[in-house]
Amino acid sequence: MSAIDEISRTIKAVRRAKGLSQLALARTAGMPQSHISRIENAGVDLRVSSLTEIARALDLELTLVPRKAIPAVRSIVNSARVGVSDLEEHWQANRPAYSLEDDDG
Amino acid sequence: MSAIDEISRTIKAVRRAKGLSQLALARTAGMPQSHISRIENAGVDLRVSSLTEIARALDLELTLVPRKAIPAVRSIVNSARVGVSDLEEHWQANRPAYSLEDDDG
DNA sequence: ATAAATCATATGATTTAATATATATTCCTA
DNA sequence: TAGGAATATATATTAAATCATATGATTTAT
Repeated sequence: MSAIDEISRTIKAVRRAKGLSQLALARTAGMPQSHISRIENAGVDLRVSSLTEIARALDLELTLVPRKAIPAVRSIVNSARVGVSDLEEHWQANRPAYSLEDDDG
Repeated sequence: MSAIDEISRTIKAVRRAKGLSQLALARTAGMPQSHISRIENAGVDLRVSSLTEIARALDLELTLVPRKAIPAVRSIVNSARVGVSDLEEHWQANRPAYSLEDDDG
């Protein structure tokens, strides 16, 4: 699975877990709903500014982490109870980390 | 400072700290040197795939972290001794996290 | 000292793909 | 089955990414 696939799946899963429509997410991220749709489904290689805005709208932060710190970071993110059922598998697995959300914003 | 500025500064600083030329980084990231130049200097809003490749080439990983986990993540990244003088300030400061590198790859 | 050669970074021109706009389709539900 | 909410798609526009080449700095030879 590509990094972009991973990101698009994360976006979709977190958005749904938060009960947001594409339109609602798009509005707070400042972009058209059509763009969210394509990002979630069409394998779009989105720009960093778009990802940043979407992440913020989902209470996530985009970060660059040294590779050797990844395991520790993953354990933190995992232990912060997730509650986004569909996504937990992503974290239980062993690939480069893409995180998700907790419910109380 | 914008997220993109932050990222471009991080890329430049980590690349230099590792003693890599733009060309060397570009080769391992699989893109032309001209692109690295523009990213570092021209405020390019690069695509996620580009950022992912550059990050990998610098032994970093792009991650999405829940906002509430950010302080813990930052402390991990900070305690993993950095050694990239120019960048430490980014982490000592309190803004959305962009991390860097340790020397032993 | 200086010119050639080499390494490093920047810039012009073009191509390609993300993003915006507008509209259509699908999916509920009353 | 009509109406609306949610998601998808067609087309246009803008900007990233590439290719080619130039400019700048540093080293080496003569």
